[in-house]
Amino acid sequence: MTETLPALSSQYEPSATEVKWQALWEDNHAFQADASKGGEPYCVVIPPPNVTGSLHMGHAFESALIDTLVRYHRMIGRNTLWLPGTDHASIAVQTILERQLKAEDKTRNDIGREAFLEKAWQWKAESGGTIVNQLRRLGVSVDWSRERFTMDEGLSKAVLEAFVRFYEEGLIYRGNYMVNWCPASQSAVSDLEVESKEVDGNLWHFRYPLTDGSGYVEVATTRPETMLGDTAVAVNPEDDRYRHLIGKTLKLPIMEREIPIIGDELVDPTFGTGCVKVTPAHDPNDFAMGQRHNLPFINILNKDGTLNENGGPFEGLDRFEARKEVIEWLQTEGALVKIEDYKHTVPYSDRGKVPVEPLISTQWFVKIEPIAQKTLAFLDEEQSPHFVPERWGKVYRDWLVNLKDWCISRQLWWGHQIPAWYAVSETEGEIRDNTPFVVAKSEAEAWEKAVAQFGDQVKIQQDPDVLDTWFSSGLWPFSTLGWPEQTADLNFYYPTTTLVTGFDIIFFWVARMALMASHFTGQIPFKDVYIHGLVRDENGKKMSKSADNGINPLILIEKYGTDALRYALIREVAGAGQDIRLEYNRATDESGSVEASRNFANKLWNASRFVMINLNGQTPAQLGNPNRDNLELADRWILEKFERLVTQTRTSIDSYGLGEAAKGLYEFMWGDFCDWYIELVKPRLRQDDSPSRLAAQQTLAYVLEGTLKLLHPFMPHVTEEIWHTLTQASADQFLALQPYPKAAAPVVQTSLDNDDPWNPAEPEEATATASAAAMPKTEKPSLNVLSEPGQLIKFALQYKQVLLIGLGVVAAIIGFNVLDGVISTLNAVPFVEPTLELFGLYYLGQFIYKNLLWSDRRQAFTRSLGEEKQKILKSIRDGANNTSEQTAEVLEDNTAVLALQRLRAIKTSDRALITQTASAPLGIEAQFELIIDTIRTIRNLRQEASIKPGLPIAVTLQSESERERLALTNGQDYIKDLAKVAELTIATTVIEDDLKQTMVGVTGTVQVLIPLAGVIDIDALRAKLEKDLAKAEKEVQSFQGRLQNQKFVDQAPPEVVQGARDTLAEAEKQVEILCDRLARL
RNA sequence: GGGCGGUUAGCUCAGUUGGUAGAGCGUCUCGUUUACACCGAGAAUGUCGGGGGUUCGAGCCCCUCACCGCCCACCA
Repeated sequence: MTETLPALSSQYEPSATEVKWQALWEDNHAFQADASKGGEPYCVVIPPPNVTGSLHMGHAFESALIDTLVRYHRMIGRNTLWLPGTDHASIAVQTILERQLKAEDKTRNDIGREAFLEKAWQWKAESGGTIVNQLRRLGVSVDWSRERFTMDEGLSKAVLEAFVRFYEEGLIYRGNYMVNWCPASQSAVSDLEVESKEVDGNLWHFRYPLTDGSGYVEVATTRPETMLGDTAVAVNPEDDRYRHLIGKTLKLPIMEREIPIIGDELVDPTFGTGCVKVTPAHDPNDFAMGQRHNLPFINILNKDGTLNENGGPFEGLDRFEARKEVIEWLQTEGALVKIEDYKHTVPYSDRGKVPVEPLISTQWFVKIEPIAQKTLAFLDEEQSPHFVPERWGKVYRDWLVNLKDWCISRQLWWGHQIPAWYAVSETEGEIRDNTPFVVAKSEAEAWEKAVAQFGDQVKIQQDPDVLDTWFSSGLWPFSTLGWPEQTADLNFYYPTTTLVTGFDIIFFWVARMALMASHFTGQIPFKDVYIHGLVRDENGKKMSKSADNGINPLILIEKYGTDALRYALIREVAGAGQDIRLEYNRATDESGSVEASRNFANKLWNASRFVMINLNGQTPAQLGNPNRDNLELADRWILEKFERLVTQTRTSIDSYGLGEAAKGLYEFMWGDFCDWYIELVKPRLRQDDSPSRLAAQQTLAYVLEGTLKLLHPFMPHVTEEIWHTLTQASADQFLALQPYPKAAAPVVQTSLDNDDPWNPAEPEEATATASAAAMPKTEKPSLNVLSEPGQLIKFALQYKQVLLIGLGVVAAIIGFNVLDGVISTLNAVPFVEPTLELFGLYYLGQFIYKNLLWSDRRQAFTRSLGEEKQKILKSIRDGANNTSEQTAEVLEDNTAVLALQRLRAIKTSDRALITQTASAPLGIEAQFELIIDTIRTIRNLRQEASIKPGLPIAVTLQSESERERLALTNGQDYIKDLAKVAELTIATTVIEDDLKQTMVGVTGTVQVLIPLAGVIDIDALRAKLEKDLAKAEKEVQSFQGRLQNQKFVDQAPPEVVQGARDTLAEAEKQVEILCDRLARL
């Protein structure tokens, strides 16, 4: 190992490293899934990007989220498949190709369908790889062997199957209805592909004369040109102003057509004039009215948005030109009454970016209602799918409830051609609205069907239209796995586990997949749907092509590395579903947040270099797990922290808290591991071979490797690179395939297998009889405590308390004949919580809480317990020195007594009881916190006093609390090392000759004193002390106020009250110290 | 017109079942200690959008108002 180190530069260079691992993963088929291996499946299908697309920040964000989830689940042992692919994006591709043709002054009709499609496929072959290769650059752990395209053979087969089955079940029909017509792409579009935009328009008021010459009716419209197609005027039948006119007729200006006045509820008498012109062929409302009243439907538009022969004098004009002309005409005729400014919404085509025209045409539709019923049933009865965040479930539901039939035909060529063949020979060789047709999976099959119906002279022609792209996308989760065949993949990986996507396509895609799948597979195709937010630009704006405010992920990848970009994006995610904002400077292409993540990757890199330099060329495996016997306080601390980190990380990811998990890892790596542990361990690493050095090496190696694993799903490349160097793994082994750390795993190599006192993650089981026998175990974590004789005595006392209490328990138990319940109960009780010294009482509380709280034995038991308590307290007092007297007082005083008197409170009070018991040593983390705070206080004081950072000084730490002194003693080497202290004194009280020559600070109830050689700045010191004092006093005030409130003491949970007491005591102590100091200045 | 999200330190945002307000970036002061200057040490910074209410206690729960943003909707 050492020999490989010179190769490790002091700065991590992402570009080469990332590409290297991407290639190695792919070449070694590291992410190839295999259904036959069994296990618990974890499957995600990629939301297929458009083949036309190129990578944008949304892809980067989404892929980062998915890849993190996927890598995590792979590492925790699930049989994982992430299936990649692309979508044929019918309109987008068609638009691109038609633009190309236009450049050559051609239309698609000029070259014909076949040539057009040939061009399309060629284009796909040339450009379709762009997005896919850019996804590779993100390091996505997809199974490339299963890559799919919505128009490839298998998926096209699925589309045929789905269409034919729908049709045969009566769920697809062809009909003449009003659809949204996009004049730009000259195709129908679905409701979803229409977005309404608010525009400043006008409301034109016209007068239509009554045929009988008795007057006029005034109507208002935002679209004057449609009047050419008017076939009625409607009024509300309840409207007294116009009721009498119903049944009369009007003469439509320009067209000179006679049209009726009808009565319809839909008309709002309060709006406009209360009279509505009705254009059944060009407005959805009017369409409905037209049907209700049997009005003629006059279509005035051609497919390109110009007026047809029904436009009278305006035939051939564009719809907007015609509008002007109509207005002018009416004005000249005197029919125009007024023009109002009017803000209203206009439907725009999503793709074509032009206003859509409601138009009647013959299209294919999916009958949604019966399918939606099934999908809704899954949601309502099985809560499937489960949305994260849950609020999207409601959005999804509302949409399903209000669905209208889905227009699936598009007048385009690129896509799945509709598998319907018309018997054109029946209608003079043309496809007309009434031409009979057959639906089949192939032309041959269609031919057979047609012949059966129309004889062998029949001529058939396939419907020229293609299907909405979302029809095939809707089949994606199962068509990609082999459906309609019952393949091994489909059987094993379906339904998929999680779908990760943006809220903007819940309707387009998520809901349609759910509809299709509930119909065809009888299941919802994914268990969870994780809806992420948008990546917004540096100003919080939505990134869009039109605003040209996109941030190119590839630029940031180039600059900072993929891992950095991914980490930056994920770290920003709070909870789930919230939009994130990406810092970005367009002038320099720099991003603060990505830079911060790059720095983190570099920090990880350098920490790893440091560790590797100090391992004597050994791998973690060669060093072995940390040997508990030789662990020092710092080792135990970092191992304890690491264990907690493992649990935290797993818990967070399991609940989709990726941002939280990423932040936790960042804090641990940078804060705990680098800033503290590595610094603390440096002196030990400089020693010659020693158990202490080995323990440090083992701990470093163990924690580093573990952290690399934890981080891998978030930063796959840099962790893979470091891991290989660290473990000397061969090139065909991957961190990506290593097991994820588990909190419960025995991490320490030890001769005493059963007790890892510093490992809090594993509660041990014990029997009733073991309860007393377990006692000596608690000595383990306290061994260092026992090094002082005074401590030994205290320990013996504690032992006595525990024993007595334990006996009390047993007596009570036997006395009340509940022994039968005991053994099983105690089995479930964790026995080795290392910080528990008074665990006799603790388990008594637990026992009562768990078993007697609701039973009728309780009252009698309580009574007896009260007696026992008195005995115990007495015996403690009898055998006590000062300290345990204090203990007894404390017990008597509040919590313990409360606990015993009020059964309900017992469980929550036990922690308070423990903190209150001054003789109990602090747990490892508490000790460490005190040490860290003390170091910080010394550093602060040094800076305040302008002591040169490198200058060794003398420091006295004073505390009246024995356990604090103990912790400080345990950490004295650390304090000396990290605060540059040459002489450290830990004392109960201080005698000072010259107090004016001393810098003073307080942390907890520890007083930190630095005697100075020269004269110190009294004013500066006074200012500092006063500031500290003010803070402490404010705290005292706040907590005193709280504790004086009887209701707080009575009603707040005991642990909260106790916490307040502890804080108050500490703050009071601080005030005392600080006042004393100030008085002496 | 319905529905949803947001409003916390100069900026970007956390804040777990109500229990003494946090992080990163930026700012200021120190620092070439042999992993890292893409670094280390220290410091400063908040009427938690306004107003009510519930509670011993509210950034968190309820009501209300304001502003920002999104989604849905057939008022011509």
